[in-house]
Amino acid sequence: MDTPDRAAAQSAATRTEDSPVFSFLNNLSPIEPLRSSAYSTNSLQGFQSINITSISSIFTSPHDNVSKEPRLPKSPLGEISDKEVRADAAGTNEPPEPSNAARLFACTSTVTRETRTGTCTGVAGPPPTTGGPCDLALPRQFDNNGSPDHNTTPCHGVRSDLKQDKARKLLQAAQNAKKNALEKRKCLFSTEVRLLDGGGGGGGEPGSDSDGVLGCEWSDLVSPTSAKLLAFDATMDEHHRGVHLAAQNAESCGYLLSKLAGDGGVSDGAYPTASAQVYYQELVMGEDQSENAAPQMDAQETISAEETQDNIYEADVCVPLEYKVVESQQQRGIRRRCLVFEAAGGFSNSAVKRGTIEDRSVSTCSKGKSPAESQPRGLRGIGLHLNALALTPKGKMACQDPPPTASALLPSSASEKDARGELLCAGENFAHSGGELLEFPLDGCSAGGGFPVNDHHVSGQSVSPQKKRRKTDNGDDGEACKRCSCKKSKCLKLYCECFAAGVYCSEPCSCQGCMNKPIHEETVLSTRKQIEFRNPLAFAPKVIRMSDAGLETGEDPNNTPASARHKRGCNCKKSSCLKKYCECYQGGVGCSSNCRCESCKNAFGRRDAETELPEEMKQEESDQTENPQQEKENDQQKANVQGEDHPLLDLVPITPPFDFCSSLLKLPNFSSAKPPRPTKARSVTSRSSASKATAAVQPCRSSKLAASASASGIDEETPDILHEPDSLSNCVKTTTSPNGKRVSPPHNALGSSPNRKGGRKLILKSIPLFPSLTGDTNSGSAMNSTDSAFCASPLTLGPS
DNA sequence: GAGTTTGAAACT
DNA sequence: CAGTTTCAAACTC
Repeated sequence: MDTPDRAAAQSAATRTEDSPVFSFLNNLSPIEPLRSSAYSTNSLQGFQSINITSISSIFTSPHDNVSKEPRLPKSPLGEISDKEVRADAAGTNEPPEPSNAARLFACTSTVTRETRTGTCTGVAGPPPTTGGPCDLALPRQFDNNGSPDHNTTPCHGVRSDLKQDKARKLLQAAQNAKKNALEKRKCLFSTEVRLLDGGGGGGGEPGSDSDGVLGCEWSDLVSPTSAKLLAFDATMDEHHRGVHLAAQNAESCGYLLSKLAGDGGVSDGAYPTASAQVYYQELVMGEDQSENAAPQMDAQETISAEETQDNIYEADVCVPLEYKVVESQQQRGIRRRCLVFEAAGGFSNSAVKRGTIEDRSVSTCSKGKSPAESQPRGLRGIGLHLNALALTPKGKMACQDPPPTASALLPSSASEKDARGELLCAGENFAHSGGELLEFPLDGCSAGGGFPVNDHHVSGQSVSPQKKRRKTDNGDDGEACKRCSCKKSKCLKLYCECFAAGVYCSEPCSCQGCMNKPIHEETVLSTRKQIEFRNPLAFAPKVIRMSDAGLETGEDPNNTPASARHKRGCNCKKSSCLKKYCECYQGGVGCSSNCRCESCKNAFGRRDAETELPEEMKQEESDQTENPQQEKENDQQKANVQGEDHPLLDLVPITPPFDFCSSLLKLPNFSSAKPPRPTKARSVTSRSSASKATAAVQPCRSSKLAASASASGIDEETPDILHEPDSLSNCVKTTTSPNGKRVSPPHNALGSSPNRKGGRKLILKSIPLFPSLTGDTNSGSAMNSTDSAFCASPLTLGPS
């Protein structure tokens, strides 16, 4: 035993429970084995189920490409492992190069940066050089593009934790263990641990560096405007990452396992090995296979089984991002985690960093909602656009399916969901990286989105074009599908529906000189920022619906009338608000006090009706108007409060517009919305009390404030504010909001919105429920429930 | 499908 | 902030 072969030792260990080695192993990674196997299996299955092709398609976007290119799978690991090995060889447990771990992370972070921003500042030494191992490694392991944080942080954190434990065990084992093989492992392990630990905990440079890097990145990314983008990237990254990671990990793991088993002479059956490899490779597909293979081999040798496990574990953590495809809830949970992380990370570096992924993941998992639930619309929504689309009265957007190209620019919605707890998985939505993803399900969506949801989930991004098409088809209509036809604006102005909706132009568009494409992402974003700077609400949904709020809050969407409000109010003169020229009409909402229309005859509610609003309401509005900032603050506070629960919330603030978008989701589709029954408003349904004339609505607010308020017009506003998620919840919370003032959050929201004139718009007029609304709401809810919805959510608009 | 109308967005 | 111009959707034929 003293000098047995490694293989022998390993085999013995694995086979013989009694053997110290075995015990060691168990101790070291009691769970991991299961995970690895389970994971691999699940993941594999999941992957398989998913269409790889779809994935690729998904990643079409430039980002994806970028991310992909760099990826070289294992090199990083390989390096590390090698180094570790060397260290071991040296006979020192010390991590000679603690920096390795650090490097990796740093590299990842840097790499990601590079991919995204193009400016990478090498934190740690490894560089930036794309050719460097780091690059390769990074992309693969952590993510392609994925947000560095997520990748690194989570993985990192997890690892360190795990490793630490392992380290302890190792130490013990080391003492006890006599076999070289064991020692070897120990050494490796310990090194690794040290490295990791150093990075993570102790202030080791690596950790700090990486963190710093990450932080920087996030910060940058997080910037309000950028946040949106991030969402994109993040989602994409995640996908990529997830896939890649999974693949890599799987590969590596499988590989290693196989090696161990085969080469090492370890028990044959112990691990899945070969099969795993195959899967992985398949997953990885040609792209990386060759590349990965070699590195992996090396890595394998160096890497211990434990490591593999770790990797796997990491993979789990990270992978989640990739596809929802994962069948098991766990996996889903994981994914969510990832997303969450992203979001969280994005917004709160510290939290992310620190928060071990595990925790979060756990929390998310704990939520345990079905994936579908978790994802509600938010995801997709990515919101922004979705909302935006939804907003667009046209429904076009909603429908949009944008099929192909339209990719959501913004992510915000996700935040909302996140906030809620649902998650969005932004990434998925976006798969868009390619730009294609976007599709919104709107319509169909509405329907059920079945497609959307499922598709997205399952395939993840994979939303195949077919699906998209379906959507469109379902869609409702052509209208939904319809896209912009800009000629002079380059699709970089609000004139462009796509741009306004926060989505990239896609095939359906007949625009000329279009700059609203993923390729010009920077331009689009910068332009968007400018516009937002000019008018923070520019991208906010024009009309907000209660139903959303209700849905989110959990209230019955159905109950709330669809009262929605037009934030800014129309300025119609000749159309009498009876045509689509009128935004209010288009949105399916009645005109409000904010409107400056002449001879308003809006079927959904005339501006005159507003006058009916109770004084209370008015007062509130006035108050709000007075302190728009306060309102915002309140909202934010609320959001923050919620945020505690939901990391994503934080995000919301970042990109308010998106939030709005989320709200948009709810919007009914006006497109579908027909001029409702003219009287409808008045006639409201039972819920209608609210819907009823404005008067009715107001009362509701006052009484309920939160609930009713949200429902009534609040929703709309809320979204604006950003909190969408909050908004819903806010609405409820709002009332309680610390500030207290604003009982009616929505109002605040409204108030917050610059555009709005006065604080709240009045409530909207009564907007009765439109059939469409109901449908929307339903659809929305459906989406949520379906999970599938998650992606589609935004689009809901289209339902009609 | 071409032309007109309309009102928002953008600009001054 | 108001007035004008530009723009693209909505609408009409």
